[in-house]
Amino acid sequence: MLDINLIRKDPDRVRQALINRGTDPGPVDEILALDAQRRAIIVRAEQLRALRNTVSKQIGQMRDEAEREAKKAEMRRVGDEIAALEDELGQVEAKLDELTAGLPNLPDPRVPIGPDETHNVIVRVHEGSLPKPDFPPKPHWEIGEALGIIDFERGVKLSGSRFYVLNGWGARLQRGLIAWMLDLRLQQGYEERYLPFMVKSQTLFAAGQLPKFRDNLYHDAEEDFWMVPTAEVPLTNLHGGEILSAEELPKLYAAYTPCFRREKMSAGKDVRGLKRGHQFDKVEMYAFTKPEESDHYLEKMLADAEETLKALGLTYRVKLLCTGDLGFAACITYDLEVWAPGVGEWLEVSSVSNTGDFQARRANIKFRRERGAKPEFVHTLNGSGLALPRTMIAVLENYQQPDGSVIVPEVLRPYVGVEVIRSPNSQLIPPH
RNA sequence: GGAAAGGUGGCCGAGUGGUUUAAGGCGGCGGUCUUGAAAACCGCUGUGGGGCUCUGUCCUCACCGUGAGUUCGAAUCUCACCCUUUCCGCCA
Repeated sequence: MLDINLIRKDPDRVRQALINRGTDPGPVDEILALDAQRRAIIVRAEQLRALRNTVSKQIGQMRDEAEREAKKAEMRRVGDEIAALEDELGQVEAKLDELTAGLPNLPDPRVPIGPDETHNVIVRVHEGSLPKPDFPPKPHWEIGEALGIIDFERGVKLSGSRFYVLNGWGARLQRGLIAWMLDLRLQQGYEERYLPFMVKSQTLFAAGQLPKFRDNLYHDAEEDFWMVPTAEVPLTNLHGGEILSAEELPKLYAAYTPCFRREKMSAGKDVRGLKRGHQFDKVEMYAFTKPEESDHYLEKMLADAEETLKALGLTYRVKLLCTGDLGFAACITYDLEVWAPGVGEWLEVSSVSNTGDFQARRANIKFRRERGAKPEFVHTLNGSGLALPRTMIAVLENYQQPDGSVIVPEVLRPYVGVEVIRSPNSQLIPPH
């Protein structure tokens, strides 16, 4: 949510930001008109309320019956007028809120201006430490099916397209990755949280998913429950409605959750393999910071995500998203893409964003610099660390051997319990 | 799912229609006293919106779980919903 004061004071800046994002700046004028209308109504209603308050007090002390009844009648009319104004105010505010809530965050000045992903800027490419394969690499679905660790057919049988079952070491590899990533986050200073995977509407609104992205979410038809599309949603609301003290900032969190997405926008895209499912696992990073420190933590979070890929020896690149590709709540976003030689693609495994005070406004998260100081909105940041299926793809495709087996990355061996995956269930001995 | 009790400021807790501008206490902050501290005493104490002779120890409105309603006037009365606790049932 943008600050209404900012829209009032500098509408041109907001209009330009919307144009840069490739969205219609039209609502800005409508918002300004409604805002003026809103304040005019408030002034009138408040005057009437003040009048009623004082007269009502007098009525309580009046002796003269006739005079009392006359005042009551008068206040009844004032009350009707107030009710009419409140009604009008309600309509104006509803429309105003709807329009304001629909405005995306303002891009940071560092964000390159461009209409779509072709204008994203590659910040750097990191060469992984793995030796280059001297044989034609296979895509992960071939590797996984040949090893018997990914079962696409049974996934479809259970739930339809975009679902799969992981068998034996395949499941263990993913579980090992999750546990290892969480431990890595702990070392990097994040506190772990286990969160609800279903949340109510307000929680999604605060994170910026509702009302705009309703179509991409799963929800319960009878109750106000929505499946989380990312841990960012519950993490944003952990401190919703709270006023934090300056000393407890920054607050850094890491959480593992599954994520549920309809993928309507991507219908027909990436239907093969693990790349894009309706359900996927993710370890997420989240930060609540003072405004002046959010930039620093954006870089930290990016470095922490990169550390994951470095430790796995993988090749990746860092992209700075342009205005046209920027998410709704973000003012700046880095994407991390890992190289997967089997599919021959750079896969987005992480997205690290600073949302400034955009989510903090929606979720009403503030902090006090010192005792007695006026509460200010915090800044919030989120970053994947990392998305599991695509990390799995990268591991399978980068660690595949000519004989079809897959070497388990060294850092994961204590978590997975095996050095080489040759079949779903070989050497099924629990690690110690 | 059934029954009962309850939800008031940072916390505890009073308040069943009008000097309540939410009593009192605890905590916190400031001060007096003291060599210093404690105690005692005095003062202060939330959030949001709006206005202005526009940044002020200023004025005003709203906020007692949420939302509607009754009334000149609602923390207080009515209705619906949410949540908490306890008991019963069910269950990993």
